[in-house]
Amino acid sequence: MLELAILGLLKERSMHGYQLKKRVAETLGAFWQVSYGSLYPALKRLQRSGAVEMVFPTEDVGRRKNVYRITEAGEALFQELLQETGRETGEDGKFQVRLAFFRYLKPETRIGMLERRRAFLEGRLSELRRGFKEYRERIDSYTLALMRHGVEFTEQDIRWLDDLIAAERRGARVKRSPRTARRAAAARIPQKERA
Amino acid sequence: MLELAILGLLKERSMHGYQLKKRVAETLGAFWQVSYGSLYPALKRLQRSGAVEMVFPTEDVGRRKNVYRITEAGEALFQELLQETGRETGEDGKFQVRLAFFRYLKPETRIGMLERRRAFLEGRLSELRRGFKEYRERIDSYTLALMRHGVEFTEQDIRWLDDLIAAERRGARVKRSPRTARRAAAARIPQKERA
DNA sequence: TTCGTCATGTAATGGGTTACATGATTAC
DNA sequence: GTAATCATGTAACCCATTACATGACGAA
Repeated sequence: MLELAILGLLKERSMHGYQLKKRVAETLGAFWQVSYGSLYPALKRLQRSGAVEMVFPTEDVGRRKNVYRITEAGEALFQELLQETGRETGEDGKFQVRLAFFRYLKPETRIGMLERRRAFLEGRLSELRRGFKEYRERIDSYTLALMRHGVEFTEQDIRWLDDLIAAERRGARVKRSPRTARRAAAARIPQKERA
Repeated sequence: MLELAILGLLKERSMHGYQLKKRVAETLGAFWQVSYGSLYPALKRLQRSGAVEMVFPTEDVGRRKNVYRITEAGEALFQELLQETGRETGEDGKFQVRLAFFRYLKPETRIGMLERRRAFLEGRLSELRRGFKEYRERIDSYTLALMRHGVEFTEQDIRWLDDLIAAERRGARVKRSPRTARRAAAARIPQKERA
């Protein structure tokens, strides 16, 4: 996961560890975080295995910055990791990291992953709704608020996936404003089927 | 975390491992999951340390079910764990688990935790927004969709917290329908301050 | 000069997950 | 009788986090 993310980001442009962490926080931050304690060792590991290499600081002397660049071996490893772990539909965070590299996958693979994720969330949602019905009367207000929040979160997540799936089928890219997308999704899904 | 959750749930009523996992999935499922591989060992650990004890199956013979009950020592441990880890405002999942046991905390502690969580999310949000501005033009549509989703998720989370905080201040409990609450929150918060 | 951020790193520590294995019970 | 769900457990494995330590640079 970590290695996949590192390679994917370095594919975009060469960076040093600190920048990688920042980049992750600013884009994936809501779903996934890296700590230096795992980032730097991972970078060294990848370097030893030849997947990345250091760019020697020609300019920018004085300040010690280890800029890494992905190698050809790294590109290969990236593709491998991206494919291999493709069944991780559950586990929030992992899915989203993978999604950040969707453009490197074939359209069919993309749709498949999106749909498996959707099915997973749908399953979770019905579980949560079942729980809601079952405990509604018996449970304290905090847990109740939590359950409600969980249901809404999951619903939002599913709507978002629906948009991505729709865009993918159209062959287009998601360009609409979030507000429009929300309305479209609300109109589209029947919601409330399955027990 | 795991032990806190186990003790808190057993405080409510005695259960066996399987039921505990189910209960977690049906209430906290959107934020946290337990696996048997950690649950059962934890249960044994707690039993050995005297925090829980087995209720011998008087009825229900034949089928092997290990029903656990919290002990007095367990109650003490629960309180300790609940207090101790109170600074975990970040780390999604942990906060929500803790929230499920809010009724066992003093109102001031509750508000404090809610507000620290809010501040944390606000920080994350501004980081995400900064990222959005910075990468908007340069980044692929999937990552962009992800970033947008992350922002919306976080905003929703903050609105939810605002409701909880408001209810807490009122001394009342959150009883409104989610839809009403959403409207109320939207009207209340200025949103969009801080860079 | 001092504070905040940039920047790297390590060691101890502490979880957790996956896969496997087993068997009873219930519903069809 | 057979498939699904209930129910418990272990071992191997694979991560990650926290805390600590260091130091340069830029702005006030």
